[in-house]
Amino acid sequence: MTSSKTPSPDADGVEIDAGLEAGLEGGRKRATINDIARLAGVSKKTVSRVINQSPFVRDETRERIEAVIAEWGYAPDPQARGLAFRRSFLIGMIYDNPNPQYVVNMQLGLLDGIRGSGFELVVHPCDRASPTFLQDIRTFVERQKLFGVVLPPSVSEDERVAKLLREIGCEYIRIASVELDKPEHMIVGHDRLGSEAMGAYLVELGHREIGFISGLPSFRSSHERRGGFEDALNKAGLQLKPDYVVQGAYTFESGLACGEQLLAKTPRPTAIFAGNDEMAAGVLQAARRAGLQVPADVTVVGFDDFQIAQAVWPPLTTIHIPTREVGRIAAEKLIGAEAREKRDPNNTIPYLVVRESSGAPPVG
Amino acid sequence: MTSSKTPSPDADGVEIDAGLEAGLEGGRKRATINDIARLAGVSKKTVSRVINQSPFVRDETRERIEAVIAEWGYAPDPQARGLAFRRSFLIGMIYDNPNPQYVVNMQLGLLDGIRGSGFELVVHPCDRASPTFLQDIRTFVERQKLFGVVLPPSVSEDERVAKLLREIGCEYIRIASVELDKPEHMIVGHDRLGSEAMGAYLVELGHREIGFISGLPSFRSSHERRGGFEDALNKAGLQLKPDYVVQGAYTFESGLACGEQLLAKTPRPTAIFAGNDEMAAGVLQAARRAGLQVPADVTVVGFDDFQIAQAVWPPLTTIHIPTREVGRIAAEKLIGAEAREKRDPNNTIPYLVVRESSGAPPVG
DNA sequence: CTGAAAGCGCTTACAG
DNA sequence: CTGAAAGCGCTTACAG
Repeated sequence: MTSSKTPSPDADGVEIDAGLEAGLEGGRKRATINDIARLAGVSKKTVSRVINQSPFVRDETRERIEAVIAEWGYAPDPQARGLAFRRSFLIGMIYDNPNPQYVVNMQLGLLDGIRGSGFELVVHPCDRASPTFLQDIRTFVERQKLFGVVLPPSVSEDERVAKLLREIGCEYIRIASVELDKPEHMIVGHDRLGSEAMGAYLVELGHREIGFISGLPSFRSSHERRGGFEDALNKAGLQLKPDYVVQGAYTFESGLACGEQLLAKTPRPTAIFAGNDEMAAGVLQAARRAGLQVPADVTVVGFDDFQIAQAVWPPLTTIHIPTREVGRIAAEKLIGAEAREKRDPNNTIPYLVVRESSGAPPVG
Repeated sequence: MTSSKTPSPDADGVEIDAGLEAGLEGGRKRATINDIARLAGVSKKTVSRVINQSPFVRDETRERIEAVIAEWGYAPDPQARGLAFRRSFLIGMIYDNPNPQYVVNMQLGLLDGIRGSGFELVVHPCDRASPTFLQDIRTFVERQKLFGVVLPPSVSEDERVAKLLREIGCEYIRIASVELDKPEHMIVGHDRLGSEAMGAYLVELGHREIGFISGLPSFRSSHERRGGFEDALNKAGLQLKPDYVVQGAYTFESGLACGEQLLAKTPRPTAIFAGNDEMAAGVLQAARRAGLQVPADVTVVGFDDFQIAQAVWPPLTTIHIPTREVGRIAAEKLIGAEAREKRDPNNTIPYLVVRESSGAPPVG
């Protein structure tokens, strides 16, 4: 079975050089480091130095070699290089985030960050509840000799994973709402600031009785989003009323249930801030079932600014998270390309997007 | 820069064997084919035969080697194997599907299919409109020496890609709604059958004036879904009225616009079949704006059964596509593991899911 | 600043 | 059925 998938043998290696030029013209064979060395009149070690940007090459030699490399469109074989380096040119994305939009955006961002670098992205969903959770990650990383991995939430928040990665000597970047690790291992999302901006916006609109639906407690972002909201209230001289905070699960269904619960309270909140868009969409539904108009009777806002925020009616006022941007920055940091371009350091910070689901509280 | 990422040199290779046992006990070094060969008292070539399931090994020898492999938890280094094979153990997913839910489900399916096989999944989004589209794919496949690639729609429908892959000798599986290629290169989704089931369902409910919103014409599925609907009408002795077919773009916005267009017709359709859930959600919004109740005044149905189908109100009657299952089958076929288990050959066929957005046409 | 030798962990081609 | 030699395309360690 496997042998049927095995490529048939090439021509005898002894004759490879003789056939190279014709072969390349025909688009058949790719040049190797040996070809480049011979063509440039140097040893392969020197070519290797150029590839790896060693400073110990005379400028003139370097230029000559670079010219040959460009002429032949040579690129080193990542497999051979990896074997010699004892480390592959693969970076892993290990994730358990339940939101497809988040996952896809994050992948696009990581790909943005490694574009043109010769690295590739290998995806690895995981399940923290699985009995083989840590062993699976270990096997994945060790077997592929991954260059490094990126961990988005919530697996990024698992200290066991960070510890394992440190033990086996695998580079890693954790993406989380707070600084959980040394700066070189972190990209911080600052969910708290986003949430504070939303709180301030609602207060400014005139809302005082505001319901809050928190996310899954196993996600650090749940606490940060709630904390930021509380910060905003406090800055305005207001208090967060525990009675108006209910526990959701980041799902549409939980938003619906929590929304019904909050809308039944007396006095009824004039605004509901859900910890993500999915739950806010559920609240919209709860409001509709209760015969309430949004935003005339009640303001409903979310967090994330994923596709659903614009698909529901009315479109949701929410906090935009620059997921793709965060991914790009994480990948660049991982492969050490962060200084390739100067970037605005603030571009990982979430910001408010006002749409039609929010307004002033009803009068009287 | 690169050199700072380079692992520091190991101990002298000459002494590797001497330190192996102690090293493994401490969890430091992984066994290599040389270790297994020595431990089993055979040559590494024979170990290689066992790894590659060659029939030319005496049973007793094989068992002895397998025991040593199991004892030491040995797994061949994919990088070294790939270098020798001139082919990696990576499979690529090359995609341009705009739906995150589809992409994630497909990835999960592909991962299901390669689990335990030693293969890994490398993701590669692409843009058919890019001037470097084909060149990018070629570079990706050749540089990584991919074992093979899976192509979901709509890039699966691009003959240039299939041709390129054939030319460079890369295995591929195309996932599409119809048989576009030789059976060994195809997984067929049968969108037409799903659509026909929906058409039959609507007719049975008593609908006669049914509006249809087609998807992007660049997606083959758009035509299949429309064709299946027409098939159903014809089987019931009805005709598809061109006037009731409008062109959408698989997005929420296009569903909203097309929905408004259809609902303004006289007589007003009693049901609207949108080519995907996203557009159906847009139709729901159009109905709301027009002051119509769903399903009392108009039935609205979709296709795909992605998350949004259950997030809107009322939840959508739709056609469920087994995306993950299709992905698993595609991956197994690619790596030649399709016979690992007997599967129901029908499990790639879409089926009807009835929810609250459909009902009989209004009386009178 | 540059190179010849040995090695990374596997497989192919060739013998026996 | 089994093995010794050479090779995949790179890099490291050591000289010079």
